[in-house]
Formats: sequence, C-alpha cells, structure tokens
Amino acid sequence: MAGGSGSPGRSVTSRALGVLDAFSSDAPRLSLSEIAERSGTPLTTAHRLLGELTEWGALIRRPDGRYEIGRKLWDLGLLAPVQLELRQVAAPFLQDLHTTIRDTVHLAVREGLSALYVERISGRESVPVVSQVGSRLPLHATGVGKVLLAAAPDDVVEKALAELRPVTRHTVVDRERLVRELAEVRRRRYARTCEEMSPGAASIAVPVQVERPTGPLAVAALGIVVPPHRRDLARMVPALEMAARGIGRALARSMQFH
Amino acid sequence: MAGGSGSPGRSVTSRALGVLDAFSSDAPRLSLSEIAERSGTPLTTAHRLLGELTEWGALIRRPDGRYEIGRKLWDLGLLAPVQLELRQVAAPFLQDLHTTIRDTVHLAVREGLSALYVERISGRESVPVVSQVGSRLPLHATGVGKVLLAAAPDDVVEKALAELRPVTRHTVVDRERLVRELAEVRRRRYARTCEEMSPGAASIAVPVQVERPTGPLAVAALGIVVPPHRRDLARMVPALEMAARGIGRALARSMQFH
DNA sequence: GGACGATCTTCCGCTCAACGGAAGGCCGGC
DNA sequence: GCCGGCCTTCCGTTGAGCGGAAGATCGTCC
Repeated sequence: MAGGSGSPGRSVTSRALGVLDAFSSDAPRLSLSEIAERSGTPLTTAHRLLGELTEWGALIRRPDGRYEIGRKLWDLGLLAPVQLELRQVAAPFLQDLHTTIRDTVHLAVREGLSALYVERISGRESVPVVSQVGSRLPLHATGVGKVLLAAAPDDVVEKALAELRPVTRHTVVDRERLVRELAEVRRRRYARTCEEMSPGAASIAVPVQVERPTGPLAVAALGIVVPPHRRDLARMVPALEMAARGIGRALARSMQFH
Repeated sequence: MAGGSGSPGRSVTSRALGVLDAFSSDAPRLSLSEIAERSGTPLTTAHRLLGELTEWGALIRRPDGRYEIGRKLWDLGLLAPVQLELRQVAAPFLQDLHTTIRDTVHLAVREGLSALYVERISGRESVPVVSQVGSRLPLHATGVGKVLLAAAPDDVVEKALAELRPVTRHTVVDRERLVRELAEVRRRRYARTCEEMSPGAASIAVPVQVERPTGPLAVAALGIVVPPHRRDLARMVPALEMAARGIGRALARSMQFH
C-alpha cells in the first residue's frame, strides 16, 4: 500500500538537518537524488523538504537544476559566536603579521582531536595550502595542530596518540616520534613542519596564550605556511611570537569586560 | 481545551526557520521567551524546536541559559556560494591594497536596494566603520552603495530614489542632489563621501567591472574608509582602480572555466 | 523517430508525531 | 512566605508529514 506512517523515529527538524548535512566542502552543489542518497532520505521526502527550505527563506538556493546553500545560512553562520571574539580580536594582528611576512597566515583552535581553522589570510599562490576557514585537520598532521596538541591536557594527547591515521604519505604516524616532537615543541615553544601536509609547503606555528591564575592557557595556535627552501624560516619565529603575544594580551583585556 | 491541531498553516520547516530568524546581529544571544516572542511561536513550541535544533546537530548552542547560533550553522554558512567566487578571487587584491594604504578596505555587491558587504579588511582603529561582513546598508548611504547605484539598471535607480530614508543625520535624502551625485560618480568613475555614515570617516569607492559583449558590467564595488582630514584622498584612487581592474580581470578569467 | 533510462515532480490516503494549553518546578525579589 | 517571571514536563487531539506509485520531462542510444 502506498502511504506512510509518519517519519520512523526522527523528528522533522532532524531530517531537514540531514538534508542540510548532505552539503560539504567536497560537494557544495548537489542534485536532488544526490541529496536523497547522501542523507538517506526517501527521494520524495527530500524533494518536499528542499522545496520548503528554498521557498521559505533562502536557506537553500536553486539557481539551476542543482541545490546549494543559500544566503540566509551565510548570514546566520556569520552570527555564530564560534570563536567570534577570538577572530575579531586577532584580525588586526594577523593583518600586521601578513604585511610583514607576506605568506599565508592562519589561526586555529583545538576542537576535540582536530585543529579547526577559524581565520586565514592567503599569501602568494606559489605555496599550496590545504586548510580553509572552517576546515578541520587532525592535530598530529600540521604545525598548528602539533602546537595545540602539545598544550592539550594529557587525556587528549593519549586519545590522539591512540589513533594516528595518516592524512598524507608524510604524516607522522610513529607514536614515539610524535611524542618526541611534542616534547620539542614544548621546549622550543614553536612547531615546525616540512612538507607533511603538501609538497612544497613548510610551516611554523606558535601557541596563543592567555595568562590565568593557574598559569598560561593555550587558547589557539598561530601558524604560517612558506616554501620549504626558505632559509630564514627560524627568523620568522620572533614575528610570530610577537603577534601571538599581542593576540593573547588583547584577548585577556577583552575578556575582562565580559 | 487542551491539545492542538497541528501547526495552523505553516510547515514545520518554516517555523524552525522562524526560530532561527529571531537571531540577528543586534541580538545574537537570546532567551527562550525572547525567541518565542520574536518569532511569534508559542513558547512551548519554541522550546521543543530549540531542543531539537540543539540536540540534533549543533545548529543551536546553549552554553548557559541562553541560546546562540551553533558551530554547524557557521560551517554551513561558509559553504554558501554567496559571491564565493568573487570573495576568493578578490581576497589577494584586497590584501595588496590594504598593505599599500593601511586603511579599512571593503568589497560590496548590490542586493536589491542594499549594498551587501561580502569582504572586509580592517585598518587602524582610529576610523570608525559601521559595515561588517554580511551587513547591508541602503545604496544611497555609502560610497560603495553610490557606486553600485550609479551602475544599476534604471528601474533600480528609480526605486531607490523613491525611498530615500535617512540612515544618519548626514545621509543624502534630497533626490536632486543624489541624482547629481550619481552623474558625477559615473563621470569620474569613483564615489567620494565625507562623514555621511559616521563622523570621522570619509570614503572613496570604485566599481569592479567585468567586460561583457554588451559592455562593461559592474559586479561589485571596492571601497576604503579613511580619516576625513587626509589630504591625499584623491591620490588613492589610482591604487583602488588598479585593484578593481585586477579583480575584474581575475573574475573574467575564472568565469571562463565555469 | 521511437524506445529507453535517469531524474524530477505531482498525487493522495494513512498514520503518528507535532502541537500547544495547562500545570508543575525553579529562582530571585520584595 | 508569597508573588511573578521564566523554563520544563505532560498529554489528548488531529492534521501535517510521510513516501510509494504514477506521471512528466529530458537527454541518449539504436
């Protein structure tokens, strides 16, 4: 018989969410059937939901046959206080740093076992950079990730060490080696990688710390990506540290008021 | 009597949307009853919807008593192709321009009768700037707005002239004067304002054009905000024009491939 | 040209999940 | 203690969402 029982188990909201979830940076534009398949929603249902989402307020757009994320979601996303304060406070410092060194600069925070990139300024295109604002990478795979991991609580480090999946052929997957690297990051107060994420790109990263009664707390990591043949990589560390200190101080100041 | 018939007239999706819509940049953090009131949803219903939105995938967060836009909406928003190409293509040019002039740089497109700011780099804090990425301002109230209006089709100009609401005490509301200003913008190929939006801020703006078989098409406006006492304002126009031309060419190139 | 396949859209009867008023906590102020 | 906001839980009613089937549309291949 045709006809349905209502949704079997999931609320309407959650299916609409499932439909939205079908979109990802790999697939920002999808056809109806792709969405239905990716979200596990029956085709008819997906069709109706997308219709509502489109009609009812530009959450979803459909300029041609395919569907894409609409303007309203962009608006709403900008309201998200995801590190809103950090981003606002850090922006001018990232600017200055970029002006000085002219390479890609980015800022990341730890979210679980990932580094979440919250801000970024692109440099000359010659250096290939994979991270984008909003993207996540495992903590053990990048410079900023290692800085964040080195500063993370022990249980996070343990969990991270437990699952060292390679992201590229050059990702560090040897536990002993990573432990040694983390110790060195803590000692030198900066991390350095060479072509681990993408060939032709080296990086250095430093922690952004806020002073707390219990000691300094690393709230983010600031990194730059440069061509690996640069000889003066180490010379950039002071500039990075200066910017990081600036952000840390500005953050502490702005947190007093809230 | 107790009990309800289902939702009277609006689909579930649309009420969930209404709830999301309650959030705005004026009020990014709201309590349950505020949301219920703003969205016109019965309190109980709002409560349930927010619960689902929160539980079912971090669309909404609730760190303390109040609700706020969650991380997932931020993620999704970043996928929105709202001028995605324009933003990506323009970013390095805005960078270079900012490095040269060191003041606030921003990029806006026309959306209906508003200028929508899609990208921005802040300059020295001394100059007060109201626009943010994602915000909208009437076309007649700002430099980039006037550039966009000067390049808009006649029917848009007419509609804009029909409702000249003042945004600040210094907004141009005289129709004749605005018409004259627009003519001058077209002739000089740049717009200039002085303390119209906020005291202590002047601006200049130029169109970003793409060559089309039918002639040049203005797709965006590029503007800077500087202190009004600067004497060398006009000298910056060439730099702005150069950046705008660069963006236009890069856009045309990238559009060939799509 | 005509048949086929893939994809999108409309239709419609059957349920059950959403609805929201009422009532029950919770807290802080007077 | 009592009152007034604000939030949360409860529950009977019912219409809104559900999704299979069938129709429409379009491009492709023989």
